[in-house]
Amino acid sequence: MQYSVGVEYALHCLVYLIDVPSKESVGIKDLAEFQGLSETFLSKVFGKLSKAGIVSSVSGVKGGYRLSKSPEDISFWDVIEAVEGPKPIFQCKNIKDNGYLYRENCCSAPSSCTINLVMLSAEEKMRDYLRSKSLSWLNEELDRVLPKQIREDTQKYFSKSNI
Amino acid sequence: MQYSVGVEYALHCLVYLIDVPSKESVGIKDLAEFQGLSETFLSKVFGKLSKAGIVSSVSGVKGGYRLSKSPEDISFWDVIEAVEGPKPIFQCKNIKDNGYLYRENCCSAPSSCTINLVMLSAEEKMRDYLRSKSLSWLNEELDRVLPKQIREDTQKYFSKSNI
DNA sequence: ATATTATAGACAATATTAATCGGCGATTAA
DNA sequence: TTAATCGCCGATTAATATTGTCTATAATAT
Repeated sequence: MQYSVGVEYALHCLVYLIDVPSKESVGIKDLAEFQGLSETFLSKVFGKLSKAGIVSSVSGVKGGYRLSKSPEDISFWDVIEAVEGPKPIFQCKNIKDNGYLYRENCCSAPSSCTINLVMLSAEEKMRDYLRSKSLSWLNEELDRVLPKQIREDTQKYFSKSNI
Repeated sequence: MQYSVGVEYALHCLVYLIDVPSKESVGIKDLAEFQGLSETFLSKVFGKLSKAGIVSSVSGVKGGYRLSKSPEDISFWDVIEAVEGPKPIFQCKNIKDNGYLYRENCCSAPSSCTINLVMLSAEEKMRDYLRSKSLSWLNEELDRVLPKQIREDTQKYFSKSNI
């Protein structure tokens, strides 16, 4: 049980979009090449991000993607939900309602599954944390953690195409 | 991205083992039949629970499974980890280290991925909650939530084979 | 002994994930 | 206005994971 790599791709790519001037954009090709990822697959991921309103696209020559709102307002959870969809982690097929006893007297009111409620609450704890971390927070963290040189070179890489 | 149904099967089945006297056991066949589940698949799930020390098995005629420790000491997370394995739900392939800049000058120290650290912390929030809910808590909750009649009938169902 | 049960592993069907391919329309630059 | 570049979308494939089944084996109560 794991999130798809799409989530990982998305988060890493979005980092590179944070400091891109709002008039510019970065193409899928650049993002894929820079990180050694599949271009076509990455474009699918960005389709989802676009649909979720996290990025906006610029089509045509010199087109690409840019953030469609402030990095302050984009949380880890926003990104994950955009890529993975809203489905809960725990699947509840209401097993108890298929149970022998219920099959016999089928008129009992279908109560909500206690086990599922626990799982939903647990997942909510995780989401709350992910909602509390934004892209701008991540950007600052990376400034703190990564060598200055690398950060600058990276920014340069993605702006060079739009000199 | 979802936990396998095995997790759901396990949790629901374990509920039925809570009140089983420590000298008795419940067979896979009964558990599967009662809930309308695949018997062979359920036996795989119980293999994992057994390996994880959550249940212990009694083989041979009139054999089956019973809890191998107090329901107080079995948490939701214990069960999930037993069935799903210990792998984190976010896959980190250290994309950043495959990046263009790193490919060029490969001698930079491989730092840990900040994105991954966030994901691990988030997951930990979920686990903490799941660790705080035990089978005995669940049992009390079910007593509170489900009709008394259903609970009694259920207990009767699983004890009848060992009169 | 025999029937019943867990255990283990090989196998198979299905679903999901990851990725590719090809065609479309939009945009820009020449 | 034409050619090249790009995002967009749908179909297709390949690889992997999930959800089972089937068989053989070992343990055990009757």
